[in-house]
Amino acid sequence: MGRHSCCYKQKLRKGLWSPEEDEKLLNHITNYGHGCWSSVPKQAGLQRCGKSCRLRWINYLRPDLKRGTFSQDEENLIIELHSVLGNRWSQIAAQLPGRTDNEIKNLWNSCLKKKLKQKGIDPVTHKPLSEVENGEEDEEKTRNQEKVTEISESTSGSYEKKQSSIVVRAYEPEMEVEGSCSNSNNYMIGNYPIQMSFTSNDNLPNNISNSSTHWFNQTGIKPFDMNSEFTSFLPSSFCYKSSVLDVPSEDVLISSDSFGMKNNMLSSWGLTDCDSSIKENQTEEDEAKWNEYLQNPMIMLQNQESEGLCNQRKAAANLSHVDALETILPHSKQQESSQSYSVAAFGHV
DNA sequence: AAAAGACGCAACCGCGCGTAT
DNA sequence: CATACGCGCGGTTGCGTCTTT
Repeated sequence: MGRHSCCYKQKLRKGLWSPEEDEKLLNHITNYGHGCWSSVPKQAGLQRCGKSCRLRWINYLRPDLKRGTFSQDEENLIIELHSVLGNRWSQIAAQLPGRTDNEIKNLWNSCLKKKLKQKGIDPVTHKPLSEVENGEEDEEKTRNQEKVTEISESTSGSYEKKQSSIVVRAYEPEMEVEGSCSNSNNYMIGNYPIQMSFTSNDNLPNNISNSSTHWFNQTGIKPFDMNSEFTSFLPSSFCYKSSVLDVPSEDVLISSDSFGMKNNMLSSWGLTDCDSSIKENQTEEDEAKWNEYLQNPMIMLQNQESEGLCNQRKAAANLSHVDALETILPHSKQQESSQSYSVAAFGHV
């Protein structure tokens, strides 16, 4: 269509923002809100294009921005989310309150990529570099990237290509669910697949699908210690794909302590048939790490939620897994969106 | 101390999508 | 239905600062 850039329309300032410009923009948005961005510069008395104003506000002037260096927890979360979402910086930023997509993108390109490479992890595939260093490297990266896209956008929890299989058992006070869990792609952290499709052998009640995708990781136990021996991992978090819930992800990322899952089904995914030593080798240190992780403010999104929704969640937290999901589902049904979303829940055995 | 290179960050650019006309 | 426009996103660039030689 050949649309011309807004900056070409007239002679507009470009480059770094002066303190005076910042003040004008801040005052204007504080008093009147931004409304239509294209009209902001005129109303605020700025020789800038609306796009430039928007960017300045989002990345620098917004009052809720967190300043300063990223914490280790934040870096770990970014790596984890990148392994699932790829370069979807805005989606990653949505899980890190006070951080912008630009900031995260810069951190990734300038710092995290290198750190992963130093640990022998390919920053694109999140697999050990040794596995990617062959003639099919590029092809494999493309394949994996496509697969992530497919998984992120799919509305189904089952996938054709299954690499390996283990049995996963979930417990809940009134219910025991057992089924098979298959690695549905090539993504691994350490020696463990982080994305798996789960098929239950049992009939699950109501709206809960027998087949869904769960994204496991080892954050709760070993926060991305790529070089560590794989001895004490338990699947500590997962995402229900849209076959279970259709809710915007930013709405439903719930930490286990706010959701009250410690002793119910969501928190009780355990491995059988995979490596029984995993459970045995879990240490007090792991427990401490887990508790530390629960304190991670990055996943405590309830502070940003509306009071009503927050209370709804808190009410759900007192229910069992199934009841809690049912409590949230009516809310999700209100979201008339064709997109699929995922809900993350963090639990621990 | 000066020059060169590396690094980090802010901002720009182009594109795609959704919506209004 | 086609077109124009605004917005948001991801990739890229440019510049100031820091580190190394």
